[in-house]
Amino acid sequence: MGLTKTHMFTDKQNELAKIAKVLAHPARVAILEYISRQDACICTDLVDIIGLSQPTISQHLNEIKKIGLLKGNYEGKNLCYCINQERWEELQQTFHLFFSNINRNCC
Amino acid sequence: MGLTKTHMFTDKQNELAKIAKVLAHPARVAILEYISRQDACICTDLVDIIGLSQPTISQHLNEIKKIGLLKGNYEGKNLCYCINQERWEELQQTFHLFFSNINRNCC
DNA sequence: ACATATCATCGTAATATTGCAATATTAAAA
DNA sequence: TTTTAATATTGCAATATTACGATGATATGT
Repeated sequence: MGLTKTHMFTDKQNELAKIAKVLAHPARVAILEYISRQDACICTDLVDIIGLSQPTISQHLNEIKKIGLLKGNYEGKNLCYCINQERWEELQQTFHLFFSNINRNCC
Repeated sequence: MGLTKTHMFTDKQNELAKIAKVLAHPARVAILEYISRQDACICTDLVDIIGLSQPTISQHLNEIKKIGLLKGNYEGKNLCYCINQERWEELQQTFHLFFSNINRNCC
């Protein structure tokens, strides 16, 4: 087994889970925090800032890119990444909605 | 390897990642949605509602319990679960803060 | 006491994730 | 063109996650 049965759930449930999975690693949280607080695109080595190896950082960036949170392209030799703000706000709204729907419970 | 290097990150980053990891599976999202929308404690078999086996549901519930989102105890033979509302609002705030900190970027 | 229902735990198989060394690619600089 | 710097890809080892059958524990009902 070890295979998530996505077909058993709604698109929204799978979508939220997919986004959460990207946030489910402290390195990716750290990367997002760092990039989102910059005034400009980052064209620097996250490697030094985060402290993981270059291939590892590259892979984490790729995971973040997959859910559309990063915008950017090559600016000469270096990469130029920044947050895709529209997508960022979309995800913010997704989590907001998830957490908003709660009834008064007992216990 | 395969071992997350938690010591390299801040407590807040690790905490957010830990919470996100719980939300990173559609079954757990579905379970939380279901429980949070009930008027009362659930004393029923999530097994039928979600559609996974009883041991699997039990494990997922346990993951959710670990981050304090569930409150409940045995009520006779059956379990009585509901959302821990204080914790729920705490996590809501955690995500809200994470998504609120963003600067205007370029690109 | 015994059967039944409900939930937890154990063991195990399949798959996914994490991290890095080695290597490849890409584009500027010399 | 060759070198250099930055990022991506590949391959692999270690670990984690997902799922379920079998079994165990506990409480209710007969």
